[in-house]
Amino acid sequence: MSAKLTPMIQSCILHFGEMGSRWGINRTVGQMYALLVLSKEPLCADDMTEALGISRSNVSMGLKELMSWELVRLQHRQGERKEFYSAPGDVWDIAKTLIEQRRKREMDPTLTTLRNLLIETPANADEEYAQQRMREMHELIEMLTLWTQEIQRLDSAQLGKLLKLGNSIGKVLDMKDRLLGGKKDATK
Amino acid sequence: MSAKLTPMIQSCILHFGEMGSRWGINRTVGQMYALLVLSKEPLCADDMTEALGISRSNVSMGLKELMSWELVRLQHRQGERKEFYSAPGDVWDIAKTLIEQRRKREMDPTLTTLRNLLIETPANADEEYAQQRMREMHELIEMLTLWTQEIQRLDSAQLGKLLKLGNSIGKVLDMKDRLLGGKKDATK
DNA sequence: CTGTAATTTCAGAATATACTGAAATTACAG
DNA sequence: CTGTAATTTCAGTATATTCTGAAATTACAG
Repeated sequence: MSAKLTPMIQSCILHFGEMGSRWGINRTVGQMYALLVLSKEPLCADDMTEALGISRSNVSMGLKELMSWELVRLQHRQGERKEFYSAPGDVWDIAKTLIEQRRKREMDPTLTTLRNLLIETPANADEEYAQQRMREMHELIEMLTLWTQEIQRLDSAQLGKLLKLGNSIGKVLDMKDRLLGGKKDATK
Repeated sequence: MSAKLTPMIQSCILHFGEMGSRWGINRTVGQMYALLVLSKEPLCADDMTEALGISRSNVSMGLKELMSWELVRLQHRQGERKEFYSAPGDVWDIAKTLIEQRRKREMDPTLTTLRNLLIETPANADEEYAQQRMREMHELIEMLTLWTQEIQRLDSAQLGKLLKLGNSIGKVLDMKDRLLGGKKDATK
């Protein structure tokens, strides 16, 4: 990593590089994204090459990756071929995109796999037990999927509200019981 | 992968192996965990060696990893040195553990890093802007942290209820506004 | 204690992933 | 169109991760 970046910004970029590599995303791509998020102005590939001290072709591949995650926006300037990239201005939007993409890449395929295995007839007691566990996993993942889809519908103000509600989940459940309970839950 | 496993169970194990490798966890460890979850009876290391067709030492390292995630329970049998491992019987417990561990490994260090960078005095306009983005990230991650901590307090029945609430987040927010709103939100 | 059946460790090999420079391709200003 | 400034691709290399077998260690039944 060379040029221009101040120690503060460097530290942040390095940290997100490390974190990135704990997700599917690799270190360099993590760094690239941190760089974009922290930059007020859109950057071109050469800017990133210089700031991170990596090869131009590596930047190109990284950008491709980020584009496939829909995490960056591509911009052009009047009368220039060069492409400039930027991250969404709102961190909530970024979070929403991450949630959505991870759902697509991790949950959807898993749901499909589980569903396919669950329609088979168990051949023995082991398979019967295994299917039971798979059913539970399927149920759980399906509910998480539902949540993530609902979240996509919220704008960042609402998302903020929802998250702030977090420190009182108990209260939310109480509310639900008071308001909606006694209808479907009358069974219990 | 050799012996005993039926095609159905194998498929599931292979799938979670692939998924595992998209998380921090590697393919083999993912397979090991799927195997444990799908097995009614606790398994010993040799069972896993045979079922997955990997070396004994690899199993040993994988188990160490799973132990560090607190995802497996260790059991002994009367008068036997051999150790047997099993996964929690409730998928919600597994999910809770995963959430908790990922918080510790990803969110906590990030919060620390961000906090340290935020107490510095910005040296120029770029740093000022960067700090603003860091502040937003910090706020978001802190709220997520709060949620994950609340979730730890719920038992699986409550967790199920909460998740089922997911398909009506809008309603939850409305409720909140009706019941609690007008106090702090009177500002708006 | 002792012997042994188990687990763990670890150096080196195998594999997978990430990175580079050079060549190919593309986009567009003129 | 054409020339060129840009991006992309890709084969080869570098790096990092995972896996193995052999040796060291550990736990405990007897």
